[in-house]
Amino acid sequence: MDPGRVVFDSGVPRRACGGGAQMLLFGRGGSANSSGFFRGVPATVLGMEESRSSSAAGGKRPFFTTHEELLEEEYYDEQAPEKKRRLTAEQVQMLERSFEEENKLEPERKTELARRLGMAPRQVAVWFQNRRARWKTKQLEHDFDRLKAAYDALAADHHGLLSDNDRLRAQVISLTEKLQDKETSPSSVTITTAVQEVDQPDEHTEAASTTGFATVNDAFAATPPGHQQQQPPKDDHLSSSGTHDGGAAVVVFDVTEGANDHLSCESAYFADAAEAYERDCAGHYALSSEEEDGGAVSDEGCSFDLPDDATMFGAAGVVHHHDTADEEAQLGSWTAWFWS
DNA sequence: TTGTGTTTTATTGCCTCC
DNA sequence: GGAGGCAATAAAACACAA
Repeated sequence: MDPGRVVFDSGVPRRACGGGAQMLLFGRGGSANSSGFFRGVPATVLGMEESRSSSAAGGKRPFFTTHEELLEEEYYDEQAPEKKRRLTAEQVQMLERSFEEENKLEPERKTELARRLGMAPRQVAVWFQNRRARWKTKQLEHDFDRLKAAYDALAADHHGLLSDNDRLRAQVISLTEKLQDKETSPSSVTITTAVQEVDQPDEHTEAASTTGFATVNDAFAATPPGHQQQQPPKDDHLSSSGTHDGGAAVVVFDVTEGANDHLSCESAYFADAAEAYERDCAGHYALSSEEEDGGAVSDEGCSFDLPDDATMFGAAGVVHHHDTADEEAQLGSWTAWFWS
């Protein structure tokens, strides 16, 4: 129990009445006498006007009143238990202004504020203590709101990425199925495809993230079992492709038969994270034949520009066969996935 | 008027710093 | 060991709906 604190049977702390004047009892060794705030309070104490008027009206009373009123309240001391009184609006206003300047209270500032407001220094300190607690609570609420907004945005973004991933997976599956259908149909040309799982980038594709088109090699290296392994693009294909920005992907077809035939890549199908669209790549492809070597293999290339913002994309094309009579037939399709 | 929830003022106990 | 800060809490004051 603090010295100077009087607790009646009810356990409610009461005002100590020694001296007759209003006396509040403070803990931590600070008796009302030692604080001395209610003796010699300046006539300019804030809230006096309100105190008088409200007291006269029998309404709210501010905590501090004039010395005379304090003396008058001897009557209350004998008749009524202590009432906790609120600070006046002016006192709170000045305390708020002081808090805005600095939320910690040096002893000199505390004394000066107490003098100007007609409050006990201890009371000023308590007010600052409580004010800091309220500020901290508000700050926590603000931080919570901010973090929650950030979390919600991230969650929405994550959901969008999952949707994109699902969509791209479906495209891979669809294109793969189309490819397999084509492969099972009779053809004089075998189109080897390269398909990589979208959600399982291997170390090659990871390493390719900075170079972009090295993934073409990886894509072809990932030729499914049972397919003829394709040769990676020629060096100059890769080197001329350069970096992703403004570059072009190169897809090389492996033609096992019909070397005399002309092949054309009718279109390339792009699907990056944001959109899927077709792009005509006619005019970009370059055909070459190694028929003279007597071999049945020739490297055929089809190049196409990449979307500037593509980070992962798929490309698919249809290969046409042109015979000498200019009869055209669709021979197959190809797909490839790249990361850049 | 009354019940109830919120805010404000003040106390208590513990901790840290000098 | 004293001063001061903080968290937890008490209790009065206040706001407001029924």
